[in-house]
Amino acid sequence: MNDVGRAELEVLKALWETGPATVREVLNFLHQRGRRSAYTTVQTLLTRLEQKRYVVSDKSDVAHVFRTRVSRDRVTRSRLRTLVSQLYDGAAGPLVLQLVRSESLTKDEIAELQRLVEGLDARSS
Amino acid sequence: MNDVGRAELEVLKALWETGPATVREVLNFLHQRGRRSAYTTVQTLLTRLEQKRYVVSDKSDVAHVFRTRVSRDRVTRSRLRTLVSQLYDGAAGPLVLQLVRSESLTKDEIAELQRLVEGLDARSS
DNA sequence: GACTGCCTCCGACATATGTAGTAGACTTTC
DNA sequence: GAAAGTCTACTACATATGTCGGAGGCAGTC
Repeated sequence: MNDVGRAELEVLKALWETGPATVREVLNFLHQRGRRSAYTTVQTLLTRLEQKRYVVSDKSDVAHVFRTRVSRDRVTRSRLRTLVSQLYDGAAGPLVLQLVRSESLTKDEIAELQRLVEGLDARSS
Repeated sequence: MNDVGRAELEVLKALWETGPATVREVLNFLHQRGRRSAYTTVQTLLTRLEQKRYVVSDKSDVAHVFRTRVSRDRVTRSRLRTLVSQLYDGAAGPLVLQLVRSESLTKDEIAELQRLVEGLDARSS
């Protein structure tokens, strides 16, 4: 799915990074990141994410504890796929090439990329 | 900017592929692609894209002719950058790696990628 | 036991986006 | 020259998303 807005994504990221957390904890986390949302805004965002089933909450305590139901990787993959299909009609190749061309990668990433590319070569057809 | 919605992007893509076109022409193009929008919907979309300065129109003829003001590459880059910053806090590396891992590339793309990667290696530091 | 603080639940409102209908002007065609 | 077709302009409306405020409940604190 791709129905996660910018603000919602921020909240999701907070949960990925902090692990299960209450509204207040997410709020504090976001504040540290420079995001000045109101308490109830974060609450709403978490609620909506729960409706969309990206998050579940444990309501046994007074302050509900939220945690993600989807991995960062999964969401990333999904978003990427959307981007790829929107802009390149599903062909990932051009996107990869453009990324490699225009973005600066670290030494390690380049090394990793080379390993991957070699592997690809072997099994390509 | 990233304020181009899905439907708007479709229209923009149509313009990229057909070159300057009227509302009707874009509509026909989209119909061929299987998109069943109404005439006025496409019109609205084009108007909004013009307001957002992604498109300009030549109004000398009765049927205005629209053309893009931004290249596909530029928009792609911008969207990618947004994705990268949203999901990876600006680091493109992980994204590239994930893409290469999870998407299937064609032989040509792999070859191209290898060339690129070798080039990167040379100038990396 | 009234005050304060924290929490959830609801409701609300603005903007963005997708989608389309209607009115009115102009053109082409019998 | 009336009918039919084509265009733009304007308006409208639903849904999604970002952002909050207020009400009401419960728990410490003087």
